[in-house]
Amino acid sequence: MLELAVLGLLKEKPMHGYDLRKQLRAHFGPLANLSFGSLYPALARLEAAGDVRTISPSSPEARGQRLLERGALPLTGSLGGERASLVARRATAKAAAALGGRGTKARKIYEITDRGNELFEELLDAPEGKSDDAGSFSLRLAFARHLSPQARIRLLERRRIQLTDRLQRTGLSLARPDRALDTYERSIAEHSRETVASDIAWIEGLLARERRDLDERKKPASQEGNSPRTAYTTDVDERTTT
Amino acid sequence: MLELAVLGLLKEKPMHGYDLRKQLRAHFGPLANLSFGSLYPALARLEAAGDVRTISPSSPEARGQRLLERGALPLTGSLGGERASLVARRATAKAAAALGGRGTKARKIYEITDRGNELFEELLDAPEGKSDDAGSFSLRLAFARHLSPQARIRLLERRRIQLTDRLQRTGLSLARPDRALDTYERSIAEHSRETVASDIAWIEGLLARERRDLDERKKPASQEGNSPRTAYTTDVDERTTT
DNA sequence: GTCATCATGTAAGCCGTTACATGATTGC
DNA sequence: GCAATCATGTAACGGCTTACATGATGAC
Repeated sequence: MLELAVLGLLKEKPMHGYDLRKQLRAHFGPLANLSFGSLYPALARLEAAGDVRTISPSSPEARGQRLLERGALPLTGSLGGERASLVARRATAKAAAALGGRGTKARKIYEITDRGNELFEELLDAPEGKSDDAGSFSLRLAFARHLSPQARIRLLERRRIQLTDRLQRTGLSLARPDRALDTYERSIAEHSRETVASDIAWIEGLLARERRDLDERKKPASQEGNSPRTAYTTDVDERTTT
Repeated sequence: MLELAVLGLLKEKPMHGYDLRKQLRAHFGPLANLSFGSLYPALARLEAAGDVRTISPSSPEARGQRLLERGALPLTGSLGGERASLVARRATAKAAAALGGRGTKARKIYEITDRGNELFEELLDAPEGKSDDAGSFSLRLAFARHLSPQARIRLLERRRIQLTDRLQRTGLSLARPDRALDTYERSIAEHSRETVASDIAWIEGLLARERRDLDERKKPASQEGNSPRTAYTTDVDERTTT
């Protein structure tokens, strides 16, 4: 789940750990309290696995600039990329601070690799794995634009079923409880039922919209055949900023 | 948190582990998926600490009956309670099944001790400890009848503050997001805001009722002075089964 | 006879937190 | 000069899950 979030954020733009965490706090409820002791090792793991790579600290625009390294120290020129960036990082702490931004201790900026992109899609579309987990769902939904319309519908449907089940169970324990509920327990059960009901309505709204969109896209441009094989890789471009 | 739930359930009536878990599944959302690998060690810990004790398998009514043991094997009579019950358990598997109930493998029925009751109240009234944790709150609220009215209000107030904070943060990230939200992210944020708002309304309703109750109890019978010292131990008897 | 359910436990491992260690930069 | 913030990491520990081991009982 952590890896999914990290990859998803790095997909948008390269970042360093500290920054990554701020984004996490801001947007992803479940991972809002994630600690560095968790994040940094995760980044290290992902890097070791080749899903992300560090890039030399440079201003976001001039990505390919080697000015820094060349100005700071004489490069042998034939160093492997990894070694070069390592050396560069050590040598560039101050330069980076002056150039890039705020106070820093040789910050490492991570970038997602092709391999990482594959892993991301794999993780994103994989079923949640039993536990009801609201966090895992809302994380996936937050990245839903990277899923094919079909996969999005699957995700929402799975969630709808989970919630429907829960609603039923909650209803049962309110209707004929195996032991009497006191005021507080009853209040919790009732409020929980309402919340779940509201969640279901929300999901159903999203589902309805997905299905409508799917229909609309079929009708106007039914050209180029219906190639259902490419489902996962579709670069969905509908950032419907309504 | 687990210990709190276990003690709270055992406060109502003695139970064995398997049963305990069923109750947990039925009533306590957060602990609904608790596994035995977690529950049994917890029971063992609580027993070792003297917060619960096992009682010999007997029908709920005849608590003190020693008939079983005496009939099954010749007791030395001077065995320590622990040893005796251990031996008894081993020897009584079948008898217990016949007597007590359903199929069983020497089940151990746990009972809360005085020490356990103290621990329970301590745990119940202790502040949640930073993390927003909805589970911890609703667990406490489920046992709210064991708290003094004042402690209940404190619990609800703490929660209200947490939620108000969260509502504000959610509102901010919707109003001026540090990066544009897509349809899905926005939908999540909006739904989350609504849910939190509804939670706050719920809590405020509960708070209002608590304060009304407190007032009403002051007026009619303002006798026996206002002894605020005994707050925690008050045996609240208002199982308002409205 | 074998499957589901009841019942208790242990061991390995995952995933995360807290606490600690380090160090640069900015602002007071 | 000192605190706050930025920035990265390690080590120890905690709690819970999974998987495994064991065994009785009732139903089909």
